[in-house]
Amino acid sequence: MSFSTKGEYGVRLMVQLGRRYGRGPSSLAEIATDEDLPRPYLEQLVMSLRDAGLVISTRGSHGGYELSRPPDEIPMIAVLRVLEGPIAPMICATDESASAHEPTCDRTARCTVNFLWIRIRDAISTTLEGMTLADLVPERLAPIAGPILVERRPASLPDPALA
Amino acid sequence: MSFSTKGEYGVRLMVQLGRRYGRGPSSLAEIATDEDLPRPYLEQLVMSLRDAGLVISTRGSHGGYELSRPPDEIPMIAVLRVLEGPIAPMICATDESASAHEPTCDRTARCTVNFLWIRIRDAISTTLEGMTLADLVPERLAPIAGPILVERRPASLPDPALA
DNA sequence: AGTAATCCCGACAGATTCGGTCGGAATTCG
DNA sequence: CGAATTCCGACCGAATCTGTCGGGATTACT
Repeated sequence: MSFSTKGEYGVRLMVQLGRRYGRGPSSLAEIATDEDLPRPYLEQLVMSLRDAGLVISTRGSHGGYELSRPPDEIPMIAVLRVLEGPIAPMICATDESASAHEPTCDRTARCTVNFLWIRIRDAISTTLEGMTLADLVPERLAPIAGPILVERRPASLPDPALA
Repeated sequence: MSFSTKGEYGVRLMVQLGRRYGRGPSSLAEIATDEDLPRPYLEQLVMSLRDAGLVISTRGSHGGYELSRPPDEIPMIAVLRVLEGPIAPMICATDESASAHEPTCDRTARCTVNFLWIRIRDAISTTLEGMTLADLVPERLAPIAGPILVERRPASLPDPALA
């Protein structure tokens, strides 16, 4: 049971964009360097994030990517659904609209087994729904201009002084 | 994010063994037929379950497999750990003793990202720790001999009358 | 003893996904 | 125009998934 590096890299990408939020578009090359990740691979990931409306792209020179809205309005479940597909520990327990997949469940013991996957799915979904990108962005880089953003540490995040 | 069919098939296998608990060893062929799964593939899975001490094998004619202890003493987290490996949504967030893998976490934003995977891992672990195989065995087949086992429906399981 | 049933076990293999790479076209800024 | 950057499709090696195959070892029954 594990997520792929798509999820890992994609989340790290989003965190970087979160730190840069309010500073206009950032180039992929910049982020790839900061996170030490292969830029061509990030391209694939960021394009799906763009298609999902989580980031906005600006083409041409001085272009790049930026969050489509503030980090605290981006639930992590949305990010991971884009990167990893629907939260579905098993086909018969997807969390997206394609619930019409039920005809596959005609096994004898399937109904109760299904119950297990649904429990797991709900546990993950609930956890993810309670987190936003802001929970993962520890230090916001100062914006170029504009009001100073108050560093609001969510109650769900442990005190950084302990780390 | 998904489990493989190893987990699916293995759990179904365990459920079948749960239904047959108290009736001596059951052959894999029998279970493969009941669940309509490829027997040679089940062999692989059941052997790891045996190595983990969850099932006991009896060789020779009239041999087969049976649970090593009652279904309600088999936590589902143990089953899935055997079948799918440690509950680790990401390398840096495993739930097993190999926590010495931390040196890989030296990235800038990694610490906070790690927090996400740990949250997910804990959500899954907690859910799985609260379930035993008995929660997935709806109808216990009557044992050949011995006292009648009371059908104890755990509070966590929804009323079957609703299904 | 012989035979049938069954587990045991290792090797193989096709399909799919993972984790990228490469090259170039399109767009925009200076 | 030229440099920076996104956009996009094609390709690719390696690993994993999902099995299959063949035979050996062990036991029960007759």
